[in-house]
Amino acid sequence: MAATMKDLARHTGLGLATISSYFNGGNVREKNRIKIEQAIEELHYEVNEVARGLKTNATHTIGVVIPELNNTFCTEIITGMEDILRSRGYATIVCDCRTDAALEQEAIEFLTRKRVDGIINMPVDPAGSGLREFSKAGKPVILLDRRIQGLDCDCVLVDNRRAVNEAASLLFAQGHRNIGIISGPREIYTASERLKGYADAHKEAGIPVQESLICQGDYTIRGGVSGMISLIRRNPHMTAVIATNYEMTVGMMIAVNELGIRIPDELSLIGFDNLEFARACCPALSIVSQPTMEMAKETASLMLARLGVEGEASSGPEVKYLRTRLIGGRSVSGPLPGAEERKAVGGL
Amino acid sequence: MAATMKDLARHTGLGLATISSYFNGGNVREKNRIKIEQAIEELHYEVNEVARGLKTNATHTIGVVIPELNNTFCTEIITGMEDILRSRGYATIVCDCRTDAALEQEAIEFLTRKRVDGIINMPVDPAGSGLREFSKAGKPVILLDRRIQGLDCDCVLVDNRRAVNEAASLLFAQGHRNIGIISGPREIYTASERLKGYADAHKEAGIPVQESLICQGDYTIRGGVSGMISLIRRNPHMTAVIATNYEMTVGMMIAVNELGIRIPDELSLIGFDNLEFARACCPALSIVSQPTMEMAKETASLMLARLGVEGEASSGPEVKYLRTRLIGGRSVSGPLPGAEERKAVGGL
DNA sequence: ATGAAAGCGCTAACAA
DNA sequence: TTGTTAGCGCTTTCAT
Repeated sequence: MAATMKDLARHTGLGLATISSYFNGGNVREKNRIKIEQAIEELHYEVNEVARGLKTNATHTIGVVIPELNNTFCTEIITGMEDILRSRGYATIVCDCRTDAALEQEAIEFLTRKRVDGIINMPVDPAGSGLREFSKAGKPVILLDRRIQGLDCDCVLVDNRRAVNEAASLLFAQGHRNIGIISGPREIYTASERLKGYADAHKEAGIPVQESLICQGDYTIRGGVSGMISLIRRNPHMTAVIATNYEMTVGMMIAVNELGIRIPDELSLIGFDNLEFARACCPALSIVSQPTMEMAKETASLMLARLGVEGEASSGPEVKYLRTRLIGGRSVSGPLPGAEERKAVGGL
Repeated sequence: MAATMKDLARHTGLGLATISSYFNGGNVREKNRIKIEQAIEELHYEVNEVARGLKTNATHTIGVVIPELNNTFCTEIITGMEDILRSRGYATIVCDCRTDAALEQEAIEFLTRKRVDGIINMPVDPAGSGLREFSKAGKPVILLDRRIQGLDCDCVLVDNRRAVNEAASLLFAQGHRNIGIISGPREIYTASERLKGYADAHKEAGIPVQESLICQGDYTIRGGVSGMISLIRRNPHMTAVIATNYEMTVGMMIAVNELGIRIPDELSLIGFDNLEFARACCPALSIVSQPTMEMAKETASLMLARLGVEGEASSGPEVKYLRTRLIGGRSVSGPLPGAEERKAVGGL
């Protein structure tokens, strides 16, 4: 068995409280400090955070619930958060709920039993049922990337609507008139925002949205592949496509590769996330890049503030809105002569 | 404050032990069971795993220490492990040590204080100093992907040596004679194994290894880019390159893209990991694919066996060796003139 | 089947 | 500054 404070006390001849106060920054006589440190060394003592947590009702552990761990957007953010939180003494328990609302609910209950001090959630369930109980217990909840109607808590969001508006507007400016979009599941907040941005750009350009150019994807690679193929089949005059998350961007690239479509001559493309992937595409892909590191920082800071560790927690819920960047590659064709004369896309 | 068992006891008029036994599968009279379940509902009771952990000296938490969370190879494995472990009631605390041995040591101490029931580690420090203490306390340690000299514990490895041997042999068979390799840090187990495989293939083919064709990379994208560029500069006669992990594969693709090198006409390529990325490359990249899902399963199973949860734990340390697959794309040129010559000679 | 009570390792109030 | 002591919420004998 591991050594306990009692062992340290016995070993040094000191009282329990003295040992405890040593660990909690209290004043300890110099020679006792040395004795304690010697005992720690000899007995290989390590504080038992479980016992401490029971007593103090704080576990120094944050639960993170996300739809999919195997997703660069998520892992980039988690990497950043974990880094900051751990440097402040907080562990993170990451639960990947496989984009399943029931598993998400289960994960939240699981974290509740583990008495985590706070939860950071990129929610799958748009109702956020599980979080309400947790939040009611007075523990902080931070929503990441996606909002939940009627749940008043801190939020770190990206201006997705503007992001896709910018992407589509760029394409319009280059003379494209028939722009396809591989959209995400309608019930997911970011997906609906991104689709709104697509509509906004059309409105601003005075061009009507064509239903056939909108493909409802599912945020997976496979969905990106099949979405791209069906878009191409349905729209011979389509000259450009926007994919609205990283996985579907990969899928889109797989599809054009396997169909042998030349980019940007036959089709212009704009993807999402993962700058490195974009650079590795040939030709380099133009993408909407989300500020994952800032998201990580903002989220961790909000959490630390709510925990009273550092920074000021505002009284009401805070919503942070971050901006994306449009990063140019070589996947968008230069100014086109005119939209009407576009020839049908080859390969089919 | 959250409800406790005491609250349940008071609320039902039962004793504490009865409540406890209800939760631990003991026999409880039917009508009392109903009363308890009602009380749980009304008071929103959730077991306090912290208290339970203090008493039982088991936290149902597994620590996972990896070099980099933002790395698909790692996240694919973690996703799989977390899935299995959580379904058995185990949480995982993931610590990303940023490929830094000191941070890794810190992470292990951190997990020790948190009294995790076991540690799964893809080690950065080839000495594994931190793990020895933990292991000595009788708690299970499982090494993932990389071995540590003189640390007797379960291990889940991939036959990296054979993997790169196969890749290089394929290139030799296609007639390539000057094959470059972007290798990893020498002190990392997998990197040195992969380089050995490269040497093995040369030996088998009866071709001497040329030092200038070996580029010492660092397992990062950036390192892959610069490694590729320097390989090309130094070796005008080089006709093929193998990149030995996913990040450097991405870097390699970025480099050939930006240098405008035509694949496979000017250069044949073989990458590592991430089948989806390989398909999205143009032309599709041939790759060595590691069995991440099986690694996850084997690792989780070993851990569960050691914890006595399911399966049999063998008395001594177990080492699982898994095989890679070589997945063909279009990035390797067909038989070169030299290949036919070789075939004639070799009788193939 | 159920209840009473001890104690897991720690913190914190109080006393010395 | 240091020691004594009472819990934190749970499990687990040991009675009943």
